[in-house]
This record gives sequence, structure tokens and C-alpha cells, in this order.
Amino acid sequence: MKAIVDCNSFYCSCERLFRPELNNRPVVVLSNNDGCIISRSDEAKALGIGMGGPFFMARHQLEKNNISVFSSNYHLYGDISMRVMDSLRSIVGEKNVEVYSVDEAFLGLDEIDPHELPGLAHRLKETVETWTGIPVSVGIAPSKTLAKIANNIAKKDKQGTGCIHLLLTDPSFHQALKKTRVDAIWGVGRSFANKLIDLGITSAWELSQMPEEWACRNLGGVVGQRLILELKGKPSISLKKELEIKKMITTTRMFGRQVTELSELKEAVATYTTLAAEKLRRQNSAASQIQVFLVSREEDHLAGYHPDNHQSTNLPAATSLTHELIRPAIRLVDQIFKSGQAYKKAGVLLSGLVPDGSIQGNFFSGPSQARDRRLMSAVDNLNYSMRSEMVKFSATGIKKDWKMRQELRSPRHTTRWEELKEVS
DNA sequence: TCTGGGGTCCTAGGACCC
DNA sequence: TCTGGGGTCCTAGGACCC
Repeated sequence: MKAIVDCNSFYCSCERLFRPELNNRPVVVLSNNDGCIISRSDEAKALGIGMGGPFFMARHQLEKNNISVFSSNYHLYGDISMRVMDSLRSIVGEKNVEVYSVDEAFLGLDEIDPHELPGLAHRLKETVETWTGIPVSVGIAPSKTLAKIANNIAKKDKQGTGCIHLLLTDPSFHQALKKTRVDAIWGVGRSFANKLIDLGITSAWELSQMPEEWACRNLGGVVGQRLILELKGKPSISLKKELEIKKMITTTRMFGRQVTELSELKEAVATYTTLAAEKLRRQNSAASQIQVFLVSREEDHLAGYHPDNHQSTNLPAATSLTHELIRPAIRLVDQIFKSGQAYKKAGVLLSGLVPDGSIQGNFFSGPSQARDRRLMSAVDNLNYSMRSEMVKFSATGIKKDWKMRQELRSPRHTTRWEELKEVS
């Protein structure tokens, strides 16, 4: 058996922790750059605020309904997320928790007596809520995909289910499948859903009755095949181990305004490279390839890949050192940049990742490498313990006029001393 | 005027090797 | 005049997730 534990309106719930007067009131949280609405409290949903809609278009509606609006505060959400996951680990054991995203985790429950599952579900919910203050929903079923469906049922009828739903027997999940539309299945996106509906397959139940070979041919090969098995209650997507090493690392951001100056683009790309390099060192990897891309205003509506605006280079040797990554990154900006072009977004992608310990050296790398690495880890430690850019490379700029907008961000209550909540 | 960011997995097809 | 076949690795692109 598998469980999924999912935080309800996670970002909104985090904001409410320090603003209890917002409980039972409508709240929304915006994406980076205050672009879209990415989290809504139940009250905001009830007022008709859509998911993923642009902030500027909803602004009037938000004001009219006196809805509280926050920019995203990832320092806060990341810290609260860790506490939620630690609570789950303390109940089912570290090896049975797969952190699936910032606000949800799959749990492996094969060692638990099925009779104890309802009690466990309640204990999970109550413990997380008591220890962290974040409300959660729990779904339990034989496979991950069915657990997701159970969780959706729990969330859809919070009063009726108490945010807990279990699908432990065949009849119970058959019933649930009949009530679930194909486009609501985990693993079925827009394109597969359209395809299925065109074929007259509208419910999860109908999909589960299709032959595996058919799914293999029509739903993305083994992915589709696994999906059918999962819907039948045969677990085919296993729990992933913690600490899997990422195979590529990217940092991309919109700018707060259009950027036309080469010098500003270089600052931004140097800043993103610094962030990506920190992520790289955190998992003890080194990169052997770096790619940079700039997105201009004009091509924004043309979705996808534009070779003109992407350049990549193979590094002479894999590295995790920020300055060895910034240099080639900036050269790539020079190659891509077109004078007179207005850019709205840039990104850095590190790939060809290898373990940092066993880097294939080359003729030209000298003994300074070891010293540089000690320097980097000192910088990381300082920045980590202060939770800020205590020490940084001058190439990343000082003023950062291009930085994204975050006009409505709440204080970083749990990660910055100077922003600690005061209670009098 | 303003529409996020960061990932994963899988497949097809080309390059290359023996 | 005749010109194989199987395997591996890499990359681009499509699909999906939160």
C-alpha cells in the first residue's frame, strides 16, 4: 500500500501561520515576478479565482473581494516543507518517505497491517497539523496513481471525508475510477487526455479496462503500460530513494522589466550561474557542459526552443567552482546578445554532471583547484548560515535593477534573524 | 504594461564501433 | 559486380509533474 500526503493550499497555509487573522479568509500567492496566481485558499477558490491566471488580469477581482495577496516567499515555504517531511519521517521511518515535491510526499506502507491503515492516516494528519500548523490531505491505496485519486476525493469533499480517503479494496477503487475523469488522472496531461476523449474513453475506469499493449502503442510506450497497471491496483511506480542526484541543473528567471543592456544581461546570467553552482555543490557534482539562453520579448509567444538564443559550451574539465562557470557563461551571453533586442528572461543550464570527487583532470588544471574548492565551501557555509548573499562575485552586480518583482512578499520569519516574528 | 520555475522520464534517430 | 547487422551512446524533443 502507498499513501500520498499533500499539504492543502500549501503556500497560502504557510502565509497564514504567521497571520492567523487570515484563517477562513481568502488568500492567494503569486509566482515569481508576481506573474501568476499559483496558490489559492479554499475561500479564494470559492470566489472564482482561477489557478495559474495572470495576476494583472485578476487584480480587480482580488481587490473587489478583499483577498490577501502575497508574492512567493520560498525561504519560508522551503523551511516549513522540511518540518512537514520530518514529521512524516518520524511516523513511518525515513526509508518509507519519498519527498515528491515541496508540498507532498509518497509513503510506502507495505510493512503496516492493513487494519491499522485508517488509524495511521489519522495519526499522520494530526501529527503534521499539530507539529507544523499546516493542514494536509491523506490518500491511501494499492498504487501511487490510485493513492492520488484517493487524495483528490479527500480534497474535493473536505467536510465529508475529513481530508482522509482510503481505497483499500477492489470494489472501492473500481467505484472511484468510475467517478474519475481521464484528465484528472496523475500522468495524463492535456495531450493524452484529448487523445483518449477522441477515442471515447472518458473515465479512469474505461481506461483501466484497456489492454496493456494498446497503451504501449498509444500512450507513450511503457509509461502508458504502467499507468494501466497502476489503475488496476498493481503497483508499477515504486517509491524513489531520497537524495537522488540530479542529472541537470537549471536556473531561469524573468526580469522585473525589459533588459536591453549587455552589461545587465551579464550580471543576471552571472547571478543565475552562481545559484546553479550552489545547487551543483550541494549534491557534490561538477558540470562538464554549460548552456545559456536569453528570451526576447518578440519570441515570447512562440513557445519552445529557439536555437539562435541558446548557446552551449563544453568545459575543458568538469567543475563545480562558481568562477570557472561564470567565465564561460558570460562568453556565451556575448555570443547570443543582439544589440537593440529587448530581453525578458534568461537562464543557465548545467549538464554532463559527474561526481565532484572523481573529476577527470586535464593537463592544464593545476594545484590551485583544491584551494579553490576550499574557498567555495567556505563561501557556501557563510551564505548558508546567514541565509543570504553574504559573500558574492562582483560579476553578479550590486544594484540588480533587472531583478524580478516581489512587491508583496511576507517576511522570512523562520530563516532570518532580523525578520523573526515578534510577539508582545 | 504586466502570463513562473524547475524538474523527470521516455523515445526516435543519428553517429559511431566492431 | 558485389556493399551486414547488431550494439551503444548521445541529443533533441515530447509528454508529464508540482
